[in-house]
Amino acid sequence: MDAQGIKQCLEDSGLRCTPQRYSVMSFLMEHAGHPTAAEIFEGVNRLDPRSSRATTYNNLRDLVQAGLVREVAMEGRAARFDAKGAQHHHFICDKCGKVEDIDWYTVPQPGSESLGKRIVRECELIVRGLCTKCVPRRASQNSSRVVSAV
Amino acid sequence: MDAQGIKQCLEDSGLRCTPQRYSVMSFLMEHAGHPTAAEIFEGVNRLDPRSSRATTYNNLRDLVQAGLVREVAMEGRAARFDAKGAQHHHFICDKCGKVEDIDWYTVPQPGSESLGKRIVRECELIVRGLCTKCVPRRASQNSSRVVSAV
DNA sequence: ATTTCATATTAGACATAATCTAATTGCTAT
DNA sequence: ATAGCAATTAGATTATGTCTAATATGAAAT
Repeated sequence: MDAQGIKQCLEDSGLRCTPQRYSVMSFLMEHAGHPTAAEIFEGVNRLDPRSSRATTYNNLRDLVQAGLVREVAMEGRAARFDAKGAQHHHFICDKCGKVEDIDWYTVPQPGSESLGKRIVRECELIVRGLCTKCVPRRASQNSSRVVSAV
Repeated sequence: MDAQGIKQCLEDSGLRCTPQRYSVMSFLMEHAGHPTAAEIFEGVNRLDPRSSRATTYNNLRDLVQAGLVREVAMEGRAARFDAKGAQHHHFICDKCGKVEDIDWYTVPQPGSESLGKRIVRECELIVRGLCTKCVPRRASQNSSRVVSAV
């Protein structure tokens, strides 16, 4: 997406396209590897204008609230962020913490009869296990590849 | 589950049944409301013997590793814990942060052909939105109850 | 019962992640 | 130009979780 497109995108969501906010959004679109807030802060500050840590957090919060960015909370580690493109879920490696997009699986939506009075905004599937790099050589083909989904 | 059952349960997982560890496990089984580590620490210390904060965290980590307890990471808030009973997923309220068990929905497991060399340990569905207490009066019956699952 | 040794516990220091504050700057509309 | 609101900033602060080094405990061997 070009600069104009990002600007449009932000403004359609009611957010001003400030240089710092633009940088965060742009960085997230170019780096699909689910960076942490600290990585984003570092990344955008390699360019001008410099942004503060508070602003990076503020802008991430605004972008998440606007629904343009997804935040993935991690057990014991810093949260990770990604620009919402095509809808997808996440695979999180138990060992190295890497987050991979899952586009090879879809979750059928719960029937509304089971939701009671709740308002559902979003469903996310988190699949946990070992990524291809962390799988021990001989294990990838054996029976431990079991899914314990409900 | 009675005291003997909890002891058995811990030992079957290779964990010694120490008073502090027993307290944590017992507390989690009696309090299904997904307490935070701080709440668990407070809760078990209303009884004897007293446990330290470090021990509470150590024991939670051990119990999670042993697969007896589930940790649910929260965006911007403290992680929450629950004893794994029957398998279930979680509904997290955007507004009040309450975590509710979802037992009214099942996730079909991904076909193994789509997993590549990954080893999948667990699939968890996180449904986000507004819980029944946080739903505005007039909104509960309207069209905003849309599920945006992939 | 005593010794031995790995495991568990403890208090508090430390590390990290994220938020808050108060002052300042920069848009935007008039 | 200027008024008023939104955004930014540096740094302090809070919240959450981890580490360290000393001590205690429990189980097995003797």
